[in-house]
Amino acid sequence: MAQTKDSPTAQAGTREALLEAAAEVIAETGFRSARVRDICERAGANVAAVNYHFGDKEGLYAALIQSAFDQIVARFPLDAGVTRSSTPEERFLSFVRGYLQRILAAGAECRHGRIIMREMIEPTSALDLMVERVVKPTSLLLDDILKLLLGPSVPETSRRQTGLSIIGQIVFYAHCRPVLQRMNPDFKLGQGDVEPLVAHVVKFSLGGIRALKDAGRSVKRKRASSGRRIPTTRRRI
Amino acid sequence: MAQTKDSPTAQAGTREALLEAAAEVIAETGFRSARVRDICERAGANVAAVNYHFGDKEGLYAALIQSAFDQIVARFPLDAGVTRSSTPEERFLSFVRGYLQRILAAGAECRHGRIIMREMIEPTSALDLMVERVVKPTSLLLDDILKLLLGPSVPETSRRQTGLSIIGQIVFYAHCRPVLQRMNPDFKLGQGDVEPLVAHVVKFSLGGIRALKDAGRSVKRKRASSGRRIPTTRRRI
DNA sequence: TTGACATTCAAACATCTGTTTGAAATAAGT
DNA sequence: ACTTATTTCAAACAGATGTTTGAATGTCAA
Repeated sequence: MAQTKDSPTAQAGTREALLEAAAEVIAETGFRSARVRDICERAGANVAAVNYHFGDKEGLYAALIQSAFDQIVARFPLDAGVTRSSTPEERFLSFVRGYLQRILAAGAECRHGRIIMREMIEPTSALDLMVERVVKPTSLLLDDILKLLLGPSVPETSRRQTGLSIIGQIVFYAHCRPVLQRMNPDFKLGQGDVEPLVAHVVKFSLGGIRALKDAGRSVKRKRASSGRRIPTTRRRI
Repeated sequence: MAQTKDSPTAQAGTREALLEAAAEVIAETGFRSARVRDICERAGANVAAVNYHFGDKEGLYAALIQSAFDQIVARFPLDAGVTRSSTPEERFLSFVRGYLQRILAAGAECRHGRIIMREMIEPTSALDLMVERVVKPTSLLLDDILKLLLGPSVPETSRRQTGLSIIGQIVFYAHCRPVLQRMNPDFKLGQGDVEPLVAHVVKFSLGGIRALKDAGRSVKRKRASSGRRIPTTRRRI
């Protein structure tokens, strides 16, 4: 090991400094657009450092994604405070809060969240790993909660669409942040501003869930209305 | 004018062929990653064609964005079939359908939709134009509809959040298409599969809207609850 | 036809960017 | 202290990519 000087982010070890710098740069501009020179400069390391420590740029990215998964899953659990006796509504609240925090948190975790978002939009080779480690567990957890909230009368197709509606509401704040801020400059999207959003998403979604539940329960005796009305969702996809 | 040969997409004129090819390539990979050589090759034109007709790569992109706005706004209106006597629910249905069609339509319009989505996620210099021409009008139209649906008792903040919840549900299908398809390969996301999604989004959202409306109406006599409870909504529906 | 203009083309150019290299510097083991 | 392995560094390399160039080709009007 070498390390007593203070070039690479004083004391941090250039490998870790590179990971940190890469997180910043890649979160800002995306993997393809990120320049290794920028990363190395921000890490206080030489241009060759990336290739020495990670083989190539992709190796650095893979290590970063790994670390991002671990950190974000540990830092913001989606079932914080949930116990065996928690109600479905409490579980749902915890889920929404955890997810929004993952996306809007400030600092390093925020960067990781943004990187994962970018991966969802513009997939690289790391997408499969991400789907397995993060997306699938999240999706299954939400589906379990929705099973409790919707009850057995709502068909699986509707339940899945409901899951997408909820995830969609949440990730929207991350995906469209640039547009949101341009439309509404005083709209806060920081870590401390999560709770009002949580409250809204939960309230709105529970309303939607109730609508589906009621529709599912009375699905047999429907079919009497006329004219151009809102089409409902029987039918599979 | 020159044009009798059949090199550039037979009969189309290389300028238009370039725009068309650029739409395809940029929709697939994004502006930065798109290669001029690929665009020209697909258009059956020479490498220098882009610089001759549009000055540079950015000029081509600007022209493309312009054309994308015009085409998409004309092709998929957000108030199709809406008349003066339409109910708020009918207006809302038309809005959701139009927006989902914009995003999921096949063919050229789909490409334009994807390009606009990319612009929202990774802004370039064209973002300001886009916000003015597309995002703001869309946002205002939805807000008008929500005013009717929510009524005066719901505060503006909640109404805006509701708008974001609805837009979020819709654009999610475009933003996360790669992940969705990996999670669920038999999940269709083509132009013909819009109607079930429309039905779900409308039903779910109307349920959420009703929850907010009821909560707003009884807001004065609330304030009696205790502890950490779900901000639930005083059901009805 | 002829001349003026517009368009296309192959080739070269300039820059950016990931990567390699070989030497120098630093740490660790004996 | 000597040797060995690890790490850093400046410089160069190699490939990709947007752009330019100057000649060639085509088009249209007089």
